[in-house]
Amino acid sequence: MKTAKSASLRDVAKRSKVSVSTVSRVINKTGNIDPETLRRVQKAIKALDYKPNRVAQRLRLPSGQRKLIGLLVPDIQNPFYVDVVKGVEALAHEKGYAVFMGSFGQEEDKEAMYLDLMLSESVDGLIVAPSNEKQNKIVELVKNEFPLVCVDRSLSVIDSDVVLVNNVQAAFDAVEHLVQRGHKRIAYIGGLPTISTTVERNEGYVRALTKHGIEIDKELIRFGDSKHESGKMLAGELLDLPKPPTALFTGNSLITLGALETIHTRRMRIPEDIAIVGFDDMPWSISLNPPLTAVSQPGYEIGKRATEMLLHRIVDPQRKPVRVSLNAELIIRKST
Amino acid sequence: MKTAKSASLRDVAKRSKVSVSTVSRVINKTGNIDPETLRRVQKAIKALDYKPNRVAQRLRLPSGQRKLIGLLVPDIQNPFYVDVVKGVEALAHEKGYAVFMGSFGQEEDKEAMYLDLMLSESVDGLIVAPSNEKQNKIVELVKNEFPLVCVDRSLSVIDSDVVLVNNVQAAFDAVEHLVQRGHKRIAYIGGLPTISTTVERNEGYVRALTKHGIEIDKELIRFGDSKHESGKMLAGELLDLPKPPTALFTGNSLITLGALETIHTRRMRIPEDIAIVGFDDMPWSISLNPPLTAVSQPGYEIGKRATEMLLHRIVDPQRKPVRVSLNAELIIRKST
DNA sequence: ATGAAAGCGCTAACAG
DNA sequence: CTGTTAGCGCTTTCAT
Repeated sequence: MKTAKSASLRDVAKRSKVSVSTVSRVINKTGNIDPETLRRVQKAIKALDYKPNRVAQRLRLPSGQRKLIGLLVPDIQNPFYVDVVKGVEALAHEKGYAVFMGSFGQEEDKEAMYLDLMLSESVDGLIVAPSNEKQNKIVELVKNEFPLVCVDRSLSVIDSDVVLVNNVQAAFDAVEHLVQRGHKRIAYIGGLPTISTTVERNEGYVRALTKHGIEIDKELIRFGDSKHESGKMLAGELLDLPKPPTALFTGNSLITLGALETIHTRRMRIPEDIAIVGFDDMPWSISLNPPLTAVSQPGYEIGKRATEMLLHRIVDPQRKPVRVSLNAELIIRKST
Repeated sequence: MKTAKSASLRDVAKRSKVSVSTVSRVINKTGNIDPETLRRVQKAIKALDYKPNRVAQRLRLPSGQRKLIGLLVPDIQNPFYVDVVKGVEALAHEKGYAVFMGSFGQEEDKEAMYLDLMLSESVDGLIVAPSNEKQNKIVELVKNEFPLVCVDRSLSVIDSDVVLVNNVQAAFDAVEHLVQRGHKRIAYIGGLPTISTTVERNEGYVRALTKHGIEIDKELIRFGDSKHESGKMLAGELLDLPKPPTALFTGNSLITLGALETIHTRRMRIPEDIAIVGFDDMPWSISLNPPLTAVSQPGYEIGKRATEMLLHRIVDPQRKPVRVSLNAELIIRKST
């Protein structure tokens, strides 16, 4: 049995003795059709198991009606982003959109590559967590009124739709909680310093310390690349300091895990020897040793809201940019 | 500034005063072109920032040359599959293929929906972790010699390319390790009973107990839906038994996490009160309370091999099906 | 209510 | 070495 090509509009038309336009009309429920014709066509569609070819459809349709959106996330390894992805897919599918996803692993060229790929796939719009202000492509797109909404991170050089979390406040809460536990030497392990979230969380960290009259020690602020390895390494550096910190504030869940790994390797006790509060709560936070105090972000909700906004913008590309800020919440467990 | 449509072949042709075919030739490096013409065309391409439209390309090109593959995984929430995804993407991109991914969350209709979507997107081939033998679509595809390789799970009704792990042996090792630690009442919490991995791991469990003369107690074997919630619930049921197990063998990382959650909620000690070994090792296994003994699967490698096989099959759709079995390894830590 | 035909952007004969 | 043209499968005027 050879690979049978799937039926086309023409096949259906032929079989039901009508023109392709008529078949197209019944598929898309556009225009009136004679009940008898309708029946015949539907029968043929069923008989041939006809499915519209989305590639041809997309080539023909104007932008905004192609029912495809692109989703670009920094790292699918990071569970926060998989929550976002799930939120996006949920709403997109509900509205009849397919989602083309790409994960660029914080690499700029891969991000650019995916951007080109999706544009070249004629998506109706894009949801992106931009890695870098230098990523001019994204800025260019929003300048040109291409439907695009940012998630998790915002653009600084231009206004765009964006949905994110109150990072400064959440970081502030986390760090203040640490000082209330009596800590004075608190370290911050951030992700890539070019990313807005890294900066904002740093800001919250600084404000909390400042409010409580604790001097900022630059030694205690470290940036990496938002991944497991860098969390592991940076935690090691910090712990090796002549005057090591007594508490850690980690910038995302991968970093937290890395830090935890070095802490456990050194057989230090949490929170007696070193306390830790992480950004991003995870399904396994509660099963960690000890259960982790963490900032919980509503990833799924973020994905849904972003999709909602994107669909609005696709309909009306000129509307004023909207900024949505959701709340992140500190969940206190046993690691502090 | 209005959304400028991106340049087409014709635009480039016009600007460089040649025909579209010539431009196409320089893009695809097919056929000879005069050096002078070449220069002009390349200049125009750069000037217009021309990027081929993949949609049009795909519509035109025959199957097997469209440089797009589909990837269908059960649950992107499960880190094992994100490793697989990364493996697939790595090799695919290296070979110039784009990947269209879908996660169907173990729901059959969503799986079918994605399958249709990808076919309708004219992919050159498919990598799938089939959820269900009843999923006739997949069987039909391989019957029709559509390039398709299974990962993680295999089809029983028909031979196909597949790359998976020696589940029976790995489960056997895990359970035998438990009996060597002195356990007699060992429970197995599996995922969806329709999935081949669930069955095979069950098989390994039974063999290990049998070898050591331990009677199989049906009470101690439970199936769920492969997700966090069901692991949590099933562990609870098991622990509520009049004669509860002293050790748990959990079928995937989500189930493990769920089980861990109920164990911790009940303030039981691991491994004193209850031992646990999980299928799938995770980045955070080492940071759990206590560090988890687990079976480690080479997800990334699985993804790479699957892609490799798919590309072969795309070239030669009739070649004999290949079955690759990789090794999973038991990593002994402190939870047993 | 239906059909004929143009065209989305591209590739590959075919002809020169 | 280069141009002309057909056609991938579909939607949408424009006729009728």
